[in-house]
Amino acid sequence: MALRYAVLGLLSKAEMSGYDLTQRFTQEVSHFWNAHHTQIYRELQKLEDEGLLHHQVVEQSDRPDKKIYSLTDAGLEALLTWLSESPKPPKMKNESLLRVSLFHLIPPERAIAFLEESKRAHQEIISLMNLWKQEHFPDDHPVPQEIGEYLTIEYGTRFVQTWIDWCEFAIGVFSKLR
Amino acid sequence: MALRYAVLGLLSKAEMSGYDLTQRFTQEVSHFWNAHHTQIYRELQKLEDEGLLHHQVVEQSDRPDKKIYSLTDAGLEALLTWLSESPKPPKMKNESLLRVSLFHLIPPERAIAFLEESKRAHQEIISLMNLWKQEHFPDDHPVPQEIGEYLTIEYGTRFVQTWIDWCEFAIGVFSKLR
DNA sequence: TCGGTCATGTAATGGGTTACATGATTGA
DNA sequence: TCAATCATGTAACCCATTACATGACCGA
Repeated sequence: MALRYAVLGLLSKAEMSGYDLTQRFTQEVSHFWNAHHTQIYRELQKLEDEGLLHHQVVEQSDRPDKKIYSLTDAGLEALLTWLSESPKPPKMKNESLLRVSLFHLIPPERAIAFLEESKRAHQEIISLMNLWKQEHFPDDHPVPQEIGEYLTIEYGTRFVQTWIDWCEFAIGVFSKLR
Repeated sequence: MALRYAVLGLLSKAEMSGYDLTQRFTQEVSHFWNAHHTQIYRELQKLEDEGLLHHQVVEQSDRPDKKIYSLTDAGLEALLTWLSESPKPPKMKNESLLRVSLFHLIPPERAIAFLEESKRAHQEIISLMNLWKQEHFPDDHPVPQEIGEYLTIEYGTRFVQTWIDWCEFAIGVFSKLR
């Protein structure tokens, strides 16, 4: 039930097309949510059927026409109701940790190689996040309307840094075994 | 495709029933994977159809009979093949952060209440994790066969601590707005 | 001419959640 | 007597992924 609120939430900030939403999911909000375009188009239709959204077609000459979606009153109300619920315990699914839990089955060198590669990939991610941070919040201070972006990207960088630090720790542990 | 490897992985450590697996998913491995019992029974059947598992029925007098599953050679091979793959970028789904991204829509007091509640819940989780750590690794040093447990619980506590610290940071940011 | 971007979708399959179902034993 | 634990599952539904499909424009 959460994808619908991700969609309603993005549309509460600005009206946009399914294509635009897909871009957001793969870029700006990728540090806390993700969705495929196929899912998004389906969800938009369902939300419109339920009266939480409506759209208007924008004809374009040089590009394909597009459908711009925006919230209805019922849509905003549904979003606000959901926002007022209590926090739920998070459900973990971390495929890398699942593998690490089985690393007694492979030689230490292979475990270390896996961790080094994961660390490198996360270092690239954190560089991009820091660039984004500096562009959007150069004074490290949000205006009230952007407090959500500010806090979620802050968490994003802390999360990735925690992973990088732990990779180093884990590499150290495997190195002693070799 | 990852649930199957979670199941094969647990069964590589000890043969057990679907019920036992369910217990593991809600307890020992809950900091990196989760699954419902309905899913597990379906998956066990599928894996057995594919020849990666087999089971034997254990009759019990005072309790219901049970099916004890164990890996076949093909099952162990499939697990090892999967373990040798490269790390994939993680896919984030964090419902709490999704809400935080929209907290400009609600009053700061409500945002703070949400964060305080989430922080409290995570403090309880980390206490339990620390107890588990002290029981299993009193000297903070794993034997090679338990290196996976050692590293994943270490990550688990770091992850939860990062969340708690960030909650405090976010509460501070909202407090200045009030 | 070839790949990338813009823009929309359908269909099939697979993974996850919720509701329903059974039935014995054990402890409060 | 009532709830919890042990132990298994089916069915319906919902959510997520992958493959397939179309077609114009733009820059290398």
